[in-house]
Amino acid sequence: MALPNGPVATSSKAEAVLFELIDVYDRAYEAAAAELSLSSAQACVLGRLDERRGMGALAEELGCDASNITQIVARLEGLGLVAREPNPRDRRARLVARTPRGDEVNHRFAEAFTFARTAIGRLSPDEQDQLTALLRKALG
Amino acid sequence: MALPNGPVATSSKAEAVLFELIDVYDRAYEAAAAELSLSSAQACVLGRLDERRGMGALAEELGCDASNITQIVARLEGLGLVAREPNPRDRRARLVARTPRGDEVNHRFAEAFTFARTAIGRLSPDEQDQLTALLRKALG
DNA sequence: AATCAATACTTGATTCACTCAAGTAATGAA
DNA sequence: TTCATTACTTGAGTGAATCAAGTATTGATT
Repeated sequence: MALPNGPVATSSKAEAVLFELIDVYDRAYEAAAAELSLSSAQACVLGRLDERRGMGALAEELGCDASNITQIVARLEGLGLVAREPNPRDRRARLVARTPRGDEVNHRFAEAFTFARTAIGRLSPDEQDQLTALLRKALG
Repeated sequence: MALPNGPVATSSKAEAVLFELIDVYDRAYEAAAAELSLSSAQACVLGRLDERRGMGALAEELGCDASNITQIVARLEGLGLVAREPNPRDRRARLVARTPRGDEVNHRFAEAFTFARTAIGRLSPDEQDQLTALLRKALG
């Protein structure tokens, strides 16, 4: 489990609750991944392959070095969850796609990671809209 | 930068905004730590030493193995930010405390990590209360 | 057509976080 | 006095992440 990101001195109740939410969310994500013997990073990459795409696109979206993606994808490939195919349009590039097993594992991960769904589900539709509006405003 | 924890398929707007918030929060935390040449884990441990305490207490609070804390504290000690003192009441145990430099770095970290403060600050006091109530309800 | 910088990705080296198993030393209860 | 427990450290191993350097291909320029 990664250590929580915070709290520094929380200066308001809202900040403290926000931190708690994030901590619980992050831990739930990691735990769901661990149920499937995946790391958070692996679950993250697997979840972004609904469509086949290049390594570079993944690195850019995830804001990390390309070599990091190379590594993570290599492990997922070793697990039989993704496949790297040559890109017919550009022989430098490779397209990554989930295998059928990868689809299944990804699906099971989505089922195992219930936290966000459950948390949101505790709110009425009206409350969900309020929360969405507040968070959007907070995000600026 | 750690890869983001999500989104799987986001099944509602609220879930998507929540994920975005968490992603931005986590990245801001890591970036603030990086400004001070700290890792997230180091900033986290440093931030939990407002009072001197034992290694075991830290490990329990942070939900990780004691040996993980040993390592992180050793690095912080190497940086001169914390000190390990013998516990006069129990010679097996050691008490960890921030040094004056550690206090200063921790203070600067709290200043550098503006995200949560800023985000909450975009809301009126009433809205902050609403958000707190909604998040508490969502947390169950 | 030939050249060459830019692009897409990989490889290798290094650091750190994290976990588990095993070890040491001190404590406290029988 | 014995011995399990506690508190922490050490060592080994994995994975994430970054950086620097390398390869192959592409595409623009001459």
